[in-house]
Amino acid sequence: MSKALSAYPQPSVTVDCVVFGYDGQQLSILLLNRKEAPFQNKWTLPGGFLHVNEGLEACAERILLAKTGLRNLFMEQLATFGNVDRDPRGRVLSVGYYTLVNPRKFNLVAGEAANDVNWFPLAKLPAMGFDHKHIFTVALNRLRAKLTYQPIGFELLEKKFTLTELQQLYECILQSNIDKRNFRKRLLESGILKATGLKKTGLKNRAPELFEFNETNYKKLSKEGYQFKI
Amino acid sequence: MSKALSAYPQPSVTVDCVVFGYDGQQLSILLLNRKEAPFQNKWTLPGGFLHVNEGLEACAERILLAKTGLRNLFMEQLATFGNVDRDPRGRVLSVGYYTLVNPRKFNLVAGEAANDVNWFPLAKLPAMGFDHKHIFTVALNRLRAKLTYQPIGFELLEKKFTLTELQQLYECILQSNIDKRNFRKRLLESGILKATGLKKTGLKNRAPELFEFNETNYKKLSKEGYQFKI
DNA sequence: TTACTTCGTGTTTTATTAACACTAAGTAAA
DNA sequence: TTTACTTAGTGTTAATAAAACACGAAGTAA
Repeated sequence: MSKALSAYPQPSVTVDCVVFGYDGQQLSILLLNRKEAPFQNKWTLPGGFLHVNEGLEACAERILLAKTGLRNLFMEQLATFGNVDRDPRGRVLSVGYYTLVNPRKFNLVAGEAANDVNWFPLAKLPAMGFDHKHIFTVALNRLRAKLTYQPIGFELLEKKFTLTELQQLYECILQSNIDKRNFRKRLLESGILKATGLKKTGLKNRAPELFEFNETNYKKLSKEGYQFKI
Repeated sequence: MSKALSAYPQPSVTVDCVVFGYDGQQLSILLLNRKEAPFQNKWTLPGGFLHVNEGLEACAERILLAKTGLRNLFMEQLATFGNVDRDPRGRVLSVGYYTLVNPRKFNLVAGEAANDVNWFPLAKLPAMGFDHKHIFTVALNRLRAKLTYQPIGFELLEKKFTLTELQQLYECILQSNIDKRNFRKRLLESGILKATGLKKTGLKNRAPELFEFNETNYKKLSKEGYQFKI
């Protein structure tokens, strides 16, 4: 243990991100088409090597900024994937993160290492390189588990949204039907929504009210241990 | 990205384990006293460098086998800790695991890199080297969160145990009182306990029944999505 | 004016969780 | 051997939370 760190053979470390997006209809993830081997022309999660003087979350932020142009995303560490043979180039660990974004808020950037970048609905995922399918599966399970006791989806919507839009998002992620009256009751009572007094117009029916996420109150309630069961 | 992996400066990777033990009275964790710098003579979590051809979980198992002589422990990945300055020797990531053991089932082994190894009750933890206090805190929160919706504590008890012993364990970990009748009712109805027909004797009062963990049934129910709320 | 579509709202029923106290069995001491 | 002591073991009721359910209101389009 007194030997220099570099005396030991060391694994490489990447950070890979599962970027969930929602367009109002379906849940998608962001994939890049690789320009170079291994897995040339295969789709993979956006990711990259960890710089030696860069924190893990900073690395995830750097990668997402490069691919999506977005900052200050909701982001959470998922797990670290370390099967010995997960990367044909050698020993490479992947620290997985997942994040939620609204695809209409930015333009995609393929970047230099990718032929292409695209959103793929969960029902139409292509084959993926490395163990990225597995990382995706873990991320989806985490997202669903988390959503059932914490409302974390506001990043996927516009700043102002209707309760119906929010409900549809939840139904989409959880793949289940939610009772409208119970849903509205719980959310309005919870105190994590802020009425704007505005209505969404331009629809071919009655104009619904617009709400905002009350982040201040949400954080306060979270600290107090309040449980946001959906 | 076509450069050899070794062309990039690489972080070192360690695996550190939070080993929870329970002696029937209190919850403790296992700490080693370091023989060498950094943090010489300080207490730290058992851990070690990841070998380049070794899986993460295999590494955790190797470390625990060396320190405790135990195999086939309950073990779960916690998170990866990657602050740039968490190790004074350079850039070192730590993949954290936590595990549950019964301290009466084995003898501690200090190993060559440690002056000493010992159990510390949670109420009397010493200062720790690196960011190990933080890793411990994350582990404890995870353990508590997990315990409220899954009974994972059987590894901490003898093979045959009484319901009172199980309840005391839960109260100890969660730091709260549980109603005896509700607790027994839920567990007996759940089907994850197996009556042995035996009684625990040698006590100075009525001999309580001994139960075993029905792992087969537990796994079956888990797969079906059954929720074991305590 | 009428038809159509989605919005917005309360009450009842059911299920789950929490609260609660006494008798039974065994041990130890008088 | 009787009595006191300690923990084991057991059901019912009350309170709370979750689920089920239908219709008038508001706006748009024809």
